[in-house]
Amino acid sequence: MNTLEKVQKSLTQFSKSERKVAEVILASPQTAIHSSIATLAKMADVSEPTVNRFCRRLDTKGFPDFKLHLAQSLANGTPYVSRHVEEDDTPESYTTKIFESSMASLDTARQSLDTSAINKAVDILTQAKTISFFGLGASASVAHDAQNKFFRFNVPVICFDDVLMQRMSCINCNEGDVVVLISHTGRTKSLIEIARIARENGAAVIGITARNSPLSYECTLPVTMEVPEDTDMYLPMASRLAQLVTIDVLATGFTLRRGPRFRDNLKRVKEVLKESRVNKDLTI
Amino acid sequence: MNTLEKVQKSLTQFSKSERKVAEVILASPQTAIHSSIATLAKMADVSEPTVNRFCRRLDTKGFPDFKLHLAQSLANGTPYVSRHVEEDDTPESYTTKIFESSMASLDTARQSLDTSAINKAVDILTQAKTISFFGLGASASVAHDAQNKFFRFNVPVICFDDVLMQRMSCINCNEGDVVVLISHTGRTKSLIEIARIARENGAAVIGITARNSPLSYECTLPVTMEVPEDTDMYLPMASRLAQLVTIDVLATGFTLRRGPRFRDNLKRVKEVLKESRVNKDLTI
DNA sequence: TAAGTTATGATATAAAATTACATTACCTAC
DNA sequence: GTAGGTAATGTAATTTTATATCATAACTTA
Repeated sequence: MNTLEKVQKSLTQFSKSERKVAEVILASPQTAIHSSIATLAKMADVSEPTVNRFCRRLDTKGFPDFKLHLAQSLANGTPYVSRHVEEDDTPESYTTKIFESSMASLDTARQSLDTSAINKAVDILTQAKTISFFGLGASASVAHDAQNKFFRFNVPVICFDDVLMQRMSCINCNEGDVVVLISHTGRTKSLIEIARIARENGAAVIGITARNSPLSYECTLPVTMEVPEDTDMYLPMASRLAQLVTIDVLATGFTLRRGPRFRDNLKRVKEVLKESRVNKDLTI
Repeated sequence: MNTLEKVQKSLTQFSKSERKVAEVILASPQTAIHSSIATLAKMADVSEPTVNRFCRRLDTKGFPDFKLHLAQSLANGTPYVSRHVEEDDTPESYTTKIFESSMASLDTARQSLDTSAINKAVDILTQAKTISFFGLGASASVAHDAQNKFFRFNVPVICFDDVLMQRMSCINCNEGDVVVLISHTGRTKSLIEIARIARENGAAVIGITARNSPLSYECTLPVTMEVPEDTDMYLPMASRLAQLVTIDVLATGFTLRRGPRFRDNLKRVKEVLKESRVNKDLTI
């Protein structure tokens, strides 16, 4: 846990003087990390050893070590003590909280992502005759995004967000086709069925989903990750971000595998898109 | 800039002994932040004042201050010196780089986001008779995602990724309708036109786009942000993440404005979705 | 190679943090 | 209500750490 959150959370467990220290730190953490123990002690109106004891109570080796930990928890901008959106949050605060929790989720996702699976997935994708991206609900947008990316690679790409179209497409799969299934839970019935159908027809099935989920067992290659649940608002938020970045990683792996000449091609695609834009100098 | 990157980048500008210090730090930054100046000097086989001079050369006040900065740059996990994907990156390294640069972009985006615009946008959205989300290319997926979210709010939502359908929809706009246009560059001709059409028909037009872009000038309310260019791979990556999180923020603001009873409703929507899933206990 | 410049290190000093111990405040049992 | 104990806090001494000063060494350039 974030050190600043820890200070906040332990507030009740501190002694009177230690609480004074905690309050001074919470009031202005940025000042705290740039102060000496003497300065901080004076600010909290306690003695220096008290500050030191306070630091040790938070499982640090001493004051300098505590400052280091605190500095790290402040690294990503505003020090919101909690990232959970509350009823009375201001626009300012819920905006920050959502951005911060999104970043934190990406960090968690990355740590749980198995890069050897990524590598294998890139292998499979580079050899694909066609690539299909299927997802439902929030994951449908992710599939849509993947289509947009891989389409630029000049590979035949399929993307449906309709259950029946997905199924029909999988029934017509052949050896050499690759199906990428996207599902946060890995429990969506129709996707699990589709995975089996595609596999039975000789297609390689990559699943961007949860570890040990039913879907992951039905895939040729599960690319699994752990993403904190989106509990706050009952809306899928963090999960699809992690999926999108995973798509980015696969796309990047793909282009790296294809070499530099291939990337010039991508550059050209981007150049062409510019024609649909108004000129930079033109302000309408 | 990240302090560790700075150390790497300044490597050529250091003197011989200072470079020794830099190398020791780059080799194991985690060790560095937990060492005293004496330990580090010994590791680099230089004198203590040299280490101190090294720190000052990097615009810090001294060794402790330098450690603080370094600690912050290590806060988010793996200390990749550069976040730019290179030809010979391993899957491990490009995965980390992409995740890290995604997180960094979100941070930049948040800092440039004007929360008062967010608040006004929420105002407008809560009063909308219908909400339309339009984007093209990569932004189409974002619009798609927004549709998925706002649909759960039981508000009439429209989403098209077809230029003509978008245009027709805007021609039929009325007072009380809200059109949300999503474009990273804010220079996509057809969206700029649509903005004007919708506005002329009395709709409120919210633009999730770049500050001072042609599109931003055509909107009733521009919600602008600054996102680092996606230069590495010629693929849109960071931009759409920032857009998605902005949608999350708007959706959250929306639900907060509607109060707690409304959120119970969202919970019910989520419950119903569970029926399309296989049971948790079932392992297929 | 001599003069000047810059880089580096040894030593001294100052600052900071920690330890050990003393004192105070607080609680409980009688 | 007070004696005895315990936990909290502070004072002062000690140790550790960082910085400033100055001397020396290495390197440049004429």
